[in-house]
Amino acid sequence: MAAYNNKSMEAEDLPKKRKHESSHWWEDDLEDKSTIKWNSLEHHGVMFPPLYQPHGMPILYNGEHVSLTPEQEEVATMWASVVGTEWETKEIFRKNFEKNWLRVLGENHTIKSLDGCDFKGIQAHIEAQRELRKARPTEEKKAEREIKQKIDEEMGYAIVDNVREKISNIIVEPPGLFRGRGQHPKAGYLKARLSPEDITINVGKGNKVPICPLPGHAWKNVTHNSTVTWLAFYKDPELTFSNVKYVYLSASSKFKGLNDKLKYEKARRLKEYIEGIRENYHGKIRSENALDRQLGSALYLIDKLALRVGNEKSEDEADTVGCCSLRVEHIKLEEDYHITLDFLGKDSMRYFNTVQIIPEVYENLKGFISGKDKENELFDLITTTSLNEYLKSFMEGLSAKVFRTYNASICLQQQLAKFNELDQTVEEKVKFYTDANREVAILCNHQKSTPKNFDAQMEKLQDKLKEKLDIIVMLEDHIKFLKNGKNPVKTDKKLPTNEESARKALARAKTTVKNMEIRLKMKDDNKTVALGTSKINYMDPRITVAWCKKEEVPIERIFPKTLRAKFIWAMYAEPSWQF
DNA sequence: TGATCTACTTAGCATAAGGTCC
DNA sequence: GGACCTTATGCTAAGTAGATCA
Repeated sequence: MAAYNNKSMEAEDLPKKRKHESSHWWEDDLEDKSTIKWNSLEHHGVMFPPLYQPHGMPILYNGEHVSLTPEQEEVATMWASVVGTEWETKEIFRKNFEKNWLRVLGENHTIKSLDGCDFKGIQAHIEAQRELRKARPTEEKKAEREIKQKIDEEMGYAIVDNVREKISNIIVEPPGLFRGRGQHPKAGYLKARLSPEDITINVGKGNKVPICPLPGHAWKNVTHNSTVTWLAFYKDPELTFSNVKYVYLSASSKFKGLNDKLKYEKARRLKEYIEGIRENYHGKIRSENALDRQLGSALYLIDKLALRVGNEKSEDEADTVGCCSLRVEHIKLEEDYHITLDFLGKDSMRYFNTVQIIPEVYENLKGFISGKDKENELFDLITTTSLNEYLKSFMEGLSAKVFRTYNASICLQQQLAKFNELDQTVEEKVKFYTDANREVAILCNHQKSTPKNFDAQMEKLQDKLKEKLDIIVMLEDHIKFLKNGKNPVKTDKKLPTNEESARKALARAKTTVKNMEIRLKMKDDNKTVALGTSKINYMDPRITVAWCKKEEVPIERIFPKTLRAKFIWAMYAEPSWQF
């Protein structure tokens, strides 16, 4: 029945070095809620990107050569690398960069504005370097890869309670330009070069403190905090608005895997409460109390449309919203109890959806809008905290984001349950899964920009398909000839000389065409939908594993290597497993 | 009670790696 | 073995949510 067995999956997926060391943590009791995350923690700290190597290429200002100090040149090179991209013409990015650039140049510098600067010399240098890199001999590439692997082998692992675990990011972020998304007010600011003095290291009390890799420097701080899972953290000393950056173990580690499993278990627990919760918030929707009506209506939208909760944001961030921070300008009441939501959500991705809602919520929304200006909050009486508090009254640990996990997983399971046709090829089954995955991605509004050359690629595939279809017609004619001794098909292609091989060739061609058509359709359907996000974060992997076992689809067709490692705990799900 | 801090998850894009075709 | 295309991975920004502070 199962397309693969648990034993072989395990051997294949466990990172080599963990084979003897890792415990099957997922078989243990997960309900250990102790705040102590580990007893011993040892690692090699973080690495720093290589120092800047000056290239000496000058820039022009109003047509005149200007030589730069290495520090100035480094910043100029950062800008040269965005010339020609969308960043170059983005107003905020340009303005902020100019401010930072003039600061680096210092007072009384010849250069007074970004507009007069010509970076073509540096651009040409970058391009030449790129070409040179591309043209490296195979040997050199191989040697480089081996060095990288060796460093990774030495530095890229931590020992947590005697288990060797992969670290996700051991090199701290290099200096560069802050690429804030959407209309981020600080996009274009200079990210500083970090030094050990910016880094706080977390290791076990009795464990070795990592050696600082830069001579003459020292870590900012060394702590022994076993209530957290981070190995190090830092904050850009220049970018006051930037977040703290943490160094964590990789997705395949126990820390991450355990949390992931608990997340899905929590979402499964919601199943038992969902009916009561829905009943309750429908009651609130009809309440006399305005605050209750807002609470009920907001939760209705979160549940129905899988919206994010929408925390407050600071002035220093892009103006994006979620459910609780929706403003009057983001919603339009349409005919027949339809509403149109149009707003920028996380990552400034547009949420644009017209949907029919229940009359009670429609009337409520009408009431919330009435008398307000367009920039006023739609749900002005509630906060994300009060909404989450309301949710906690039903179930311990319940918060708004659990609804997204729950609804995504339920959606996948329901879609996959529709699979009932026999004798489908693996290709068709994969397409079926992808279609189910797409339903979830659309629900969660996971988008991606259309890949470059998309149209050209589609055209190419269509040409290939047409070519194959022509071959099918030709083979069919050829088979008739072989059968009846009529005129042979005129072609420069080699055709089989007997009927049996011709029939086989025809069958092969038909399969190829079928697969090509499937791939073409999938490519087009998924043009602007990001399928990965829901696969990685929202859909309980056990639903996928169970379905793959049941329908005999190799798991590698759905989960690539890294996902199989991340979801190792889910690989044991039986074909009959239900979310 | 609201603001801020902390720790973690979720997100899309760029690019490296890998595969395919000629 | 190189060009081209696809897929996987790395990078880092941007969320959520609980804790702590003023």
